Amino acid sequence: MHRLGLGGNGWYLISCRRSPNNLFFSYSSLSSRPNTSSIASYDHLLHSCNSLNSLKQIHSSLSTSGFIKQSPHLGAQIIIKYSQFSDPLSARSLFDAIHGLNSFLWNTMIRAYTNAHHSSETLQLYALMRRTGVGPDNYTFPFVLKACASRSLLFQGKLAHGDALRCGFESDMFVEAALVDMYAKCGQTDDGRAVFDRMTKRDLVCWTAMITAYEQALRPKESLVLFHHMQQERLCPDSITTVSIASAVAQLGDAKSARSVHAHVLRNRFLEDVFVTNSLLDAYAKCGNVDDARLLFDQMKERDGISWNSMLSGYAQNGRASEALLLFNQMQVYGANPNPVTALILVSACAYLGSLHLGKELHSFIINSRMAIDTALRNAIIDMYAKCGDLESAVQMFNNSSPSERNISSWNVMISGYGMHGLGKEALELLSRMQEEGIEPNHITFTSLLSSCSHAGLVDEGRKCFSDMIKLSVTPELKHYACMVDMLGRAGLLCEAFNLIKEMPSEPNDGVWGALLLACRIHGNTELGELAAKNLFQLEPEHAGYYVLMSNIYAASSKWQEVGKLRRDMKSRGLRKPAAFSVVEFGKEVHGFHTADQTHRQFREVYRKVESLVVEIKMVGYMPDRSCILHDVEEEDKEHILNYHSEKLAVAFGIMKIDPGMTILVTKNLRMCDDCHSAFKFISYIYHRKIIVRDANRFHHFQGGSCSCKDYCHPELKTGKAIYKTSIKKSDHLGQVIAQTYSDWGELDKRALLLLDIKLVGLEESSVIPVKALKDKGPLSSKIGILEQKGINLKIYSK
DNA sequence: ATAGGGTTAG
Repeated sequence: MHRLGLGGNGWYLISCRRSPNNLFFSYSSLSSRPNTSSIASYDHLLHSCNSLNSLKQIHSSLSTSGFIKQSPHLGAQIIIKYSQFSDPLSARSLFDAIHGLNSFLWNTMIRAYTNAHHSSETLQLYALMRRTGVGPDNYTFPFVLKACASRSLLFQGKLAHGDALRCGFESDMFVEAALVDMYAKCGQTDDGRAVFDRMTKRDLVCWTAMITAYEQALRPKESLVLFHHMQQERLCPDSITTVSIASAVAQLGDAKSARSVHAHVLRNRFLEDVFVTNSLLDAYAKCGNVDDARLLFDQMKERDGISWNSMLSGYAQNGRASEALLLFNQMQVYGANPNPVTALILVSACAYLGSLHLGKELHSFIINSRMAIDTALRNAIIDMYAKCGDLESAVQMFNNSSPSERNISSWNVMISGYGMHGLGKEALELLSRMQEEGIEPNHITFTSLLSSCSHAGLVDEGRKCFSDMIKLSVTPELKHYACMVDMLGRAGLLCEAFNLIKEMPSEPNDGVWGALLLACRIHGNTELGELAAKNLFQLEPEHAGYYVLMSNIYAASSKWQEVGKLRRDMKSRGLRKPAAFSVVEFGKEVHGFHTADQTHRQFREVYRKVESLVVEIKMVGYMPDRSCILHDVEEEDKEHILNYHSEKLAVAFGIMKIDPGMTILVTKNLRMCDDCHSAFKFISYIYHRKIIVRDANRFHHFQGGSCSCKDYCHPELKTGKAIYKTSIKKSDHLGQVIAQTYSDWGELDKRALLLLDIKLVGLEESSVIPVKALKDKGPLSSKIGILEQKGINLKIYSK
């Protein structure tokens, strides 16, 4: 019930809390002759006004009645109200109508702009205030400085600093605190510190501003030093200080500090403050202490979207992507709303897991829940598809986005997607396309491009890329050198790779030497390998992988003494080769296998399948490659060990279970071994299956007897020679000639396949004649035509 | 009558 009562020569209001319509009615009946008691009533009215609409009604009623001109006090109240409702425009129209502005009114209007994040208007009004000759006071500067801070307007901030000094506020604590924050937010942490050090009196806010400044400047140690210093001054950190210090601890990654912040939180009963618990949660997760993070998460009285996202990303960042996905299920049960950040975290987790099934499910979830897909999320989805082996979907999604929806990361993600699938040419094409769209490649673009060239064996293109990069004044970093060494090394240009290392402007790191060591392993260069290994053992003495690589090099040339020495070295350091592990997706199930794994439910069947597979592929020329076995054991035992490599078990399981026609997708934690690589080519050929293996380095698409990596990391000639030696009878003269022709043309892949085919088709010398015609240079397609006329099955070449 | 410090995501 709202009533307007009239009493004496003024009026008064009884209850005006709820209905704006009733209020409007009330104002229209106000007397047009203002006096003190009516002003008091307006005051009361304003105080209880709770919507922008009713405020506007009060405003218009006051304007028509001419109150405002006579009472700047009322005007200020309305400006403050507008400021609370984030409507500085209306505030300004009122402000302009007021005569006789005092500094209080100016401050109020400036505050309205600052609170609404209209920083340039704040500054314009401040300039106007100075021109008008009204002196800014100790309240003015904090507002102005805050506006500068929020937009990193250092120049304007410095001007205001000078004004504040001239006006004599050099030791006003509020002004100084605002200055500290302004300098910090403009990236001038040390200037902020200088102001902080000159202060004669500091309260909690000042300390917190400085602590936050260091944290935001990624200088967490200094944050912690100040935090302890502050406590010595007997100031007790409040929840805001605690949030900052927890973030600093998160950056530092020190679990002990995280626990002491936790203790502090418990002592001060901050557990109910969701800001505090969120940042503590994040700190635990960033310290690698996911389980403690989860304990805290479970104890939290209140959880918001950030809590869920922090916990999810905690799992994802600590390599526990599957737990992140589990928690996501719970999140939906709890009825918490996933936002685009949630989706981003989970999509990346799927990419990490390499689970196409889960990735696709998430993608449809995102679409079905009508979540806004911004550029960052779209990039993550593209990346997920590429990393889960579905490059087609990645490309489709990329091409379906408009230029305005793409940023530099979109291009980088797509380039590295092509690269990891061995499509170097396509990656290079994207470079030109992005430049046409006016996006300049950055250091990440070139890392992806160089690694694409490396995977695809595009040495000349890679060299050009490296020099283009310098021309575009992107400075080559260690990672770029590592890519170059990798590329040159894999191509067998070990000298050039080594020379590049010698020419490097800075000291080579483990990435660079590691690339060289790998190249030495591929090309069997013991000497250079030893040099690389020597450096690696110094740089990363605890990294088992380098010892393994070096012993592989020794083993390949039967230097068993050296192998033994390295293995003893590893043992004395307590290093173990990381256990190989491969997973294969079967419908909604994921099946994992270790080397010689006997824990899988159906391991006996899987073993039988592997054994029969090996027999079958041996018939068409597969030769077990024992060189990748470290141990100095009998050759037959080596072959036995080879058969139960984790990836072979996973593929065998896939062949057994997954419908023909479906791709078998295997993910392995380490690089796949040469022997498995060769075996899968044969398996893909005789079973007509597409097998994709994602290893620690890249994707291998096996189809029709060859691999998309073009055997770049697994020298093809080995396999080719093996087939040649074992499978070709003298009568297959034509086949040999064609094979030689392919060799001459540099089509080693096709040569190997042809040799395979000769065996399978049972080709006879008499069936073919135009041998010389074939050897003449000319388009390959016409040669294939000739063979096809002769009824020779060559469909695998004409894809 | 008015003021300064806060968490997640390559």
